[in-house]
Amino acid sequence: MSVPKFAQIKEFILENIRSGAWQENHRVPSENELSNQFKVSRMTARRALSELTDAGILTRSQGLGTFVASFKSQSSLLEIKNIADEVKARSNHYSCTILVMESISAIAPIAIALGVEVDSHVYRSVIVHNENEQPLQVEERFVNPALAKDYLQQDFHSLTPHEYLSQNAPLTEARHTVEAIMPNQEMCEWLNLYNEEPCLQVIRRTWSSQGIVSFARLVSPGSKYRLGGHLTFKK
Amino acid sequence: MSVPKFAQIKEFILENIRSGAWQENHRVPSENELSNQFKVSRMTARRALSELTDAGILTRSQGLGTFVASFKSQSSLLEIKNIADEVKARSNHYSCTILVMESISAIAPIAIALGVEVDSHVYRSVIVHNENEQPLQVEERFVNPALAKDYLQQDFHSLTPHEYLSQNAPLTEARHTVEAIMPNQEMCEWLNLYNEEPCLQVIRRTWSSQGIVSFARLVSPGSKYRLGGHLTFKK
DNA sequence: CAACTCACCTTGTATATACAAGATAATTAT
DNA sequence: ATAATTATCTTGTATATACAAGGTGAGTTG
Repeated sequence: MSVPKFAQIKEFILENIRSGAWQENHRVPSENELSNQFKVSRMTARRALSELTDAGILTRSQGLGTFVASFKSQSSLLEIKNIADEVKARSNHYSCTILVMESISAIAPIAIALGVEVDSHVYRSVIVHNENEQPLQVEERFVNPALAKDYLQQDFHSLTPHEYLSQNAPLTEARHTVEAIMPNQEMCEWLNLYNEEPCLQVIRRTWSSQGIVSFARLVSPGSKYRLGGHLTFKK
Repeated sequence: MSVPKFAQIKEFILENIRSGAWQENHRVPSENELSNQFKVSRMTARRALSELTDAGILTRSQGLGTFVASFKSQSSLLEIKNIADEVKARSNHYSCTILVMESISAIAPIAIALGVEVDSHVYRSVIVHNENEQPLQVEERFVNPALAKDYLQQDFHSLTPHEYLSQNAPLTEARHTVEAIMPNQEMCEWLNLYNEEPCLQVIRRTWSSQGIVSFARLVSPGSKYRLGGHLTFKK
């Protein structure tokens, strides 16, 4: 079978939405109507509707019917990719410089972000990620030592901290915020910025089932780095 | 039935992943094994595996089996929400000031971004979105007149441009980029910035089935606005 | 020994059937 | 006329069954 029946029905529905024939909240044919129309079983028609619902394109409610989802409910998304992969994808040379690997005493804001006691010791690393030997991003990371005992013994030239941590303590959740900031003196030196320029700062906290694993601050010059996103009606 | 069987099986699989018992690329039980283990039909076991696969948590391949997806393939996502909704969600007062509503002749970069001829006329609007009467974001938008003829006649106090456009020309695709920039003189005035400060700039292009609908530039002061994101292993 | 065939596992597609449960409209009883 | 019931539509869950098609390994054949 070249193209499965359930896929044909999905395409039929998507085409009606794309053409504008079925606007937001328009009622789409029921499972029974589709199964008669396309001469398939109800389960096959159901599969088409279910998959489009999972994709956020339709909404269903028991007893009422199936409807075209309102665009508002479709969130516009931005992806945060692994920086090493991103550089390599542009077929440029990736390298990194490890500036700091230490165990420090956690001041209040860091202790709170990591969910540990104030003044308990935590690991801290500062790494500069380079694209063709030019600094692209500074990664300052604080790590909960209870969940990654041998963090300071790692060689992060071969494996990024994020890769190491996600292998060690399976990730269950992550939160991000993105801001525009002005870098301080130290950050300017790390990034080789002679003239002050605005930077994009991503703060990322990651959880595993045992608690907060790490807290990272990723800073990139506004002129060299941007985040990209993409939203589409799935085909 | 309190909790459906397929959901119980999903939870069983997720729990094994969350606990770390099943690492990346670990092989999960086959449909037949699960159906024996849980005393359900193969179709029910299959549903659990299929839904987790659609969610990006598992990967399957015919003839081989089903495996825990590698974490790398799970993208970390940031949401861009409707600014009016966001302000109202903080239970603050939303208002907007319409600065410009005009028809202009498209210079090259704008014409290219909109996919129209250079020097053809396009619509332009500049709107300031306020939170409690303080400027929060400037929205400069260029609109393809072929796809939104009466754009200039709209009253954007009641309906945001984005809402109007997505009702008028059904949206099929959107692309974003996020950058950190330094605002120019004009932008500082619009945002009421006395001291220069870095700003977050989102560029958004939206498509409908008939072509590129609009091209928007959203600028917010770094001190007042940030983007938030959230990633989790779906329950 | 190498190459081929075949059995057996896996996932993928499709159907027919059954009953549960939510929503609505028509009917019936009060 | 209003309230309660019923019929009928919808989606949701679950099973048994059938065949297709991809991948692996064991055994057979040359």
